[in-house]
Amino acid sequence: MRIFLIDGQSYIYRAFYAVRELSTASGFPTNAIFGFVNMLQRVQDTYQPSHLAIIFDAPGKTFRHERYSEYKANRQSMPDALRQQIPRIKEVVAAYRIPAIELAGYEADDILATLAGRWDRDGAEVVLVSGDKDLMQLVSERVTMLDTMKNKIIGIEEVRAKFGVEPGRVVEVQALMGDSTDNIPGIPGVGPKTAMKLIAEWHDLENVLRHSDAIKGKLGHRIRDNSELARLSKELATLCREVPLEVELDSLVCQEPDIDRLRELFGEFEFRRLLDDLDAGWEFSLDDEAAKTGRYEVVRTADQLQHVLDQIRAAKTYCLDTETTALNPLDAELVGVALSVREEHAWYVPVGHTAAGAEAQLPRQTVLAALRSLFEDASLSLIGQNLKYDILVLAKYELWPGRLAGDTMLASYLLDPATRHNLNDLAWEHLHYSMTSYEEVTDGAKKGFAEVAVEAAAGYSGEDADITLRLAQRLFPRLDDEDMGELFSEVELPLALVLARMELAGILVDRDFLAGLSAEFSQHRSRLEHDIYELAGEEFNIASPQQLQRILFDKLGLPRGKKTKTGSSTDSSVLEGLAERYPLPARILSYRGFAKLQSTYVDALPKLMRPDTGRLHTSFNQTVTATGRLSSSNPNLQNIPIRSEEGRRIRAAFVPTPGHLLVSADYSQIELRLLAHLSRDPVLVESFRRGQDVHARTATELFGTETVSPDQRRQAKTINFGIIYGMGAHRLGRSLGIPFKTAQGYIDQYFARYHGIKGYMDGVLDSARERGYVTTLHGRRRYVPDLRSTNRQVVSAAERVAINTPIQGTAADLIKIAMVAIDRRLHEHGLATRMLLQVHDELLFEVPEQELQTVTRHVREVMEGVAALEVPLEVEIGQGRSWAEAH
DNA sequence: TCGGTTACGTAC
DNA sequence: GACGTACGTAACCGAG
Repeated sequence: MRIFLIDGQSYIYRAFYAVRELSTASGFPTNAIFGFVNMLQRVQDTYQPSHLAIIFDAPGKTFRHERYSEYKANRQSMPDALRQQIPRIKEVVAAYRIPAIELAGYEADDILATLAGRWDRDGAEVVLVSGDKDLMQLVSERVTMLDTMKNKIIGIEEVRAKFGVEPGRVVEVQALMGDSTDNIPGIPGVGPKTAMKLIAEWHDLENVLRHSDAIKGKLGHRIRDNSELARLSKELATLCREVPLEVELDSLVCQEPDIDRLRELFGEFEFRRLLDDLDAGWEFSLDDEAAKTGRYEVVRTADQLQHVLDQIRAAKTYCLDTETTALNPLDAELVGVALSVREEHAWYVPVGHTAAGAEAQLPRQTVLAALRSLFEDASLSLIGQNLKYDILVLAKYELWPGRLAGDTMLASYLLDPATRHNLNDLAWEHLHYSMTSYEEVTDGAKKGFAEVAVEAAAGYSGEDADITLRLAQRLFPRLDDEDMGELFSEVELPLALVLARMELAGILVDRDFLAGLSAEFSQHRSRLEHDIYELAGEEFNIASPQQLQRILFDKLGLPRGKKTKTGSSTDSSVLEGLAERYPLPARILSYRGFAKLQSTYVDALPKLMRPDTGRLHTSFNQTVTATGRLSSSNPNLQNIPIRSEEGRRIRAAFVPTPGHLLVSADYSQIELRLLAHLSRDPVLVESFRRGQDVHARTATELFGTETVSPDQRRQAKTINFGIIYGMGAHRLGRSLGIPFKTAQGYIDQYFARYHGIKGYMDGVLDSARERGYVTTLHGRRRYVPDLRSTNRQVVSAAERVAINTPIQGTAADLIKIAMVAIDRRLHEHGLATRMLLQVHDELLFEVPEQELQTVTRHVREVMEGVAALEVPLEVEIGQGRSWAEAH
């Protein structure tokens, strides 16, 4: 018998904060209710408990408050939006016919402690459903905790990992360390680390206090001074196990819920999906969550492996998933491979396990050879989830896949870029299937995957391959239905391979050069630091906006600028304004500049270099941005400085392999050209066709003058870019330093002269409102639900998104197409040139010196010819001994 | 201690 | 609040 006791109090809060804002049409908040119901469903579906109760706090003070008036005094009062939902949550609980237990004067925790202790002694298994670490003291052989939000089960081992002692002595540790969330004081200056060490050494609080003379220094002093505080803390932290409460176990037996009442409540809360589930009879049945019916076989012999190969060759399309030792594919060693060709079935081939069942693994070479035979067979094609990862892992063993059939992560991204694309979410979203978590298999991620028993690994990995295959069968057809089949097969999918190659190549960085830069920047900083402290009249942390505010506005009385959520802003626009009249802000700006460059680039980049090759390997993320752009991380090589003089010097550290040059090719004005194409605006189109200086032309149109001053051109340029982002007059005025009225005049004049643009934008907005999404030239979609918001501000923001996305997204489409084509051409011509980086409108190549001419020609040809538009595409190409030179 | 949030700043 | 898309760092902070 397993008794589930849900810590209702903790879930009310967690549900409230975990679920985004949600309310009924009439404005009643429902997010906590929704989160609570979902938790309840999850517990019911996953564990089908026979006995269940929910415990709540009773309103009012408890015995702890009487003992210590400061108890929980630091807590903010409950937000109104949450308070309103609590009675409704209790109504839902009643409708589920789950007993709700509370008792005046006691917290939910004490009731949980009492009941858990009682039934534990009776020999029952008790599961405390809660994320509250204060309950960890209750864990025992038969009492465990379940954190549904993290999908984590906490037993004695987990408690020991967290507190360093078995559950029975958790309160001894808490007595010393205190708990800021409950305002339990503990001993000042003693944190968890010290507390654990003391209890490990002295066993319990009283013994620590008895031997405090033996504890040296400040720590001993503090303990002696605060012994009563520690005793009080222990008392507060100790849960009361003798709450005077009679609960018959029989009353906890699960009953059928009151479906009619639930339907009423869900209807009132406008929980449409939950209503559907009710009507479909999903309540309390495993149907809500797809049953785990997959069968996964371990492949241990050559004969079995041969059978797998035969089956794959017969099926033509197969799904693959690799298991490895590391998250970063460049560090990862292969541990096993799962393969699947039909739903609910997969094979798992272990190769690098060290745990139980590892005795009978096929030799790695045999398995790799088998994979190679699949990859080299042109009649077979591959399906996966995030194939770039598997490709990078296998590249280490000199395996490179032949044909790709599809990638479920990319498919999901194209279908709706705003959703999450990891396998767990996709499985739940599209199959109602709850994936086995990585933590479950690896013992809370404590084990590496190689240490997982082979049978367990097969279950986990086979599930990945099986579910990926099931998802593929559901998602891929939808791409064709929504006119993104070509974008998927001809652009995103082949691009994944190109990106894998780029990541594998990495870029060479001159470590010594960066070290020199670091030393130089340090000098600048310390000189500025000195000046700043002098001008401020004291030393403080310049990097802390909080402290800086205090100095600038409180102490020195400088005029405040715009506000942030928490106070006055100290960002560069504010400081620039102040710098005209005061000496300190300019120094701070300068200091910040150096600090930024040093911490984010100069000192950070070398840490990520491969020590053996001196190269830096970024990750290009293909499913992150809402518009279709790539992003880059670990490190981000798409935001290496170029605009400022000092910043640009960082680019000089990016160098070619000896005998090579770096070649940079970037699209000139691509977004404005696309605006011209998409809008067919006659003036803008003509301007580009004639090869005019478009910003100068815009100035002419706006200011009505034939000759254009540099300042007029600058203003026109700002407006041109602003238009693409949907900038308003206020912001334009601010960035040009002109009055709002004048700025509004410019914008009006702009749309009068470029009437095609106005018409285009109105058209985009109309269709977006009607269809609910906008598209790029190549059919990429982005849904813009906020256009239908009732909040004007939200709608305006959505309109800017709707305007900008087709332009930014089409630019992303074009350079992606070019990348695939260039990669193909380099291979066709047997060139040794490697593509290294993409920075939205720029491609960076490492080119053997003798290939310079050829490659420049090919790159230009492909990039400029990537699409036939109303206006020409122009590409600027440079080369040099560093990225700075190549630009 | 650790992970999430905020402020800031870099790129296109 | 008021200009779109990202990512990283330091400081700060705590019902997760």
